[in-house]
Amino acid sequence: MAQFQVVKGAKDIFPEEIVRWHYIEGVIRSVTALYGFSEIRTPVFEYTELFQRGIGSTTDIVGKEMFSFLPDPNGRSITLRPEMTAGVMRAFLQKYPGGGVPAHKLYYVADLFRKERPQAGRQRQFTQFGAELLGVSSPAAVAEVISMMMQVFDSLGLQGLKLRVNSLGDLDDRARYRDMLRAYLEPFRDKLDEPSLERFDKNPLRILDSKNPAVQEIVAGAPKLLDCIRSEGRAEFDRVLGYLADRNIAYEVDHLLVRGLDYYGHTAFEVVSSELGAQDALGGGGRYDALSKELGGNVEIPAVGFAVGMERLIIAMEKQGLFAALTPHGPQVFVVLQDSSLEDQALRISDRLRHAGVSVESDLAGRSMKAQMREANRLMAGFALFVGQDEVASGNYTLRNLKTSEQFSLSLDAIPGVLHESSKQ
RNA sequence: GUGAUUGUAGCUCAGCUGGUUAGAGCGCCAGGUUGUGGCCCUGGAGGUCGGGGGUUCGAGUCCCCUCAUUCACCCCA
Repeated sequence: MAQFQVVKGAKDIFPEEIVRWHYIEGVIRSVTALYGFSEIRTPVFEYTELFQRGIGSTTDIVGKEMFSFLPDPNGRSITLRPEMTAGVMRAFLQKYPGGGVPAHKLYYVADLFRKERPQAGRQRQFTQFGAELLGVSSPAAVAEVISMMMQVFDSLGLQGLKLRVNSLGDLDDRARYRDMLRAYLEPFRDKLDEPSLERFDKNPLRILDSKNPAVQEIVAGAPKLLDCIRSEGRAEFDRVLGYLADRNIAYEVDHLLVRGLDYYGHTAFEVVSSELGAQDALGGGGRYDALSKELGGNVEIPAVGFAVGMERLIIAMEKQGLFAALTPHGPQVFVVLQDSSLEDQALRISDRLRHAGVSVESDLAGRSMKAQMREANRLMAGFALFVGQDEVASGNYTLRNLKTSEQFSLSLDAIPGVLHESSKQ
């Protein structure tokens, strides 16, 4: 047992797995480019107040899940970012105090930190891919953002995802609905569970997405949030749905969908996968027009965005066998030494081949030829190049194709050409 | 924060109601082939049985504590 192990809720990613990340990130880069989104990177920490103001101090994230610390005794508290949206908005407002041009399209792949108990699909350090469209939040903009997210899933080959959408209306709509919901739930008070009762006073909307079957039954008959939304909000939501239908994006309106972060308003959405276990949300997002003012901006910057959990994406893809094609490939050539006295010769040859663009590996542990061949095989090298007394003396080296077991005797200069030919087949 | 679960070799795990030197498969190393891999055969290295305490003539096995893991709740990606 090792003395040290990774910090609880964190994870090491070794080369076998990193190829998956590279693959997914590649798809993300190409799809976001199709929609005109560019990458943004912001610091991993921000002043704590940014999240308190942005996400909302009553949310669980801010209330009990932040990694906060004082960089120096009299300094301001700093927090490892638990989400990206507040930081992106802060960066934007800092660079464009006047709001900039109407549509800024930004995406990110970033590490986030939340002090929760780890479980399947949940870590304390995790990664989200997300996008923020700043300056416009029209129905077309909302549809565009959802569309981009779905295209990423589609390009990765994911099947069976469910897109759920709902409208949270504006602040007035929600206030009116809150009263209605309380009035409806009042008679059921004695049947609600502990957490629901707590939410009854603090944030009754959250009772809607309870996992407790007993609560779900009660909630099923509750008035619908959508019915409380006044005509403009309703029309806007209908236009979003119209755009989605137009683009053949399957969705279902989920009246119980309420997002956990304070800054969301109007359209909110979520994508779930049945491959994920209890934590089944692959991604989610919505409109957050109110955030810019909340953070002290001079002007309101309408905005829409989403975030997708990369680790959850990988779990879902793994379950669907979508990484099968990602076979690692070994070096083109593995240099095999007859004995260690030829080491400097071998190094010279490796160097020459590498400068000719050939990937080369060799045994660095001074082992037997048999062990070297096994190593070449394990690494899945294409060829073995034998370096022995005869080769060094004659200048002609034995090159063995490890797939076909054919061997040739070649001069060093001829080798890159032969490898180039064989890689074309 | 709450509940449950698991913790034996590098990895995956076995170890019956407590009983002598703790096992298997895979992996690793070496040899069979003193210039040649993948298959096969032979041998070898490698374990404070998570840690501490207790019960017992005797504990991997029972009890307590502790640490870690995993899953679920809460909440979220």
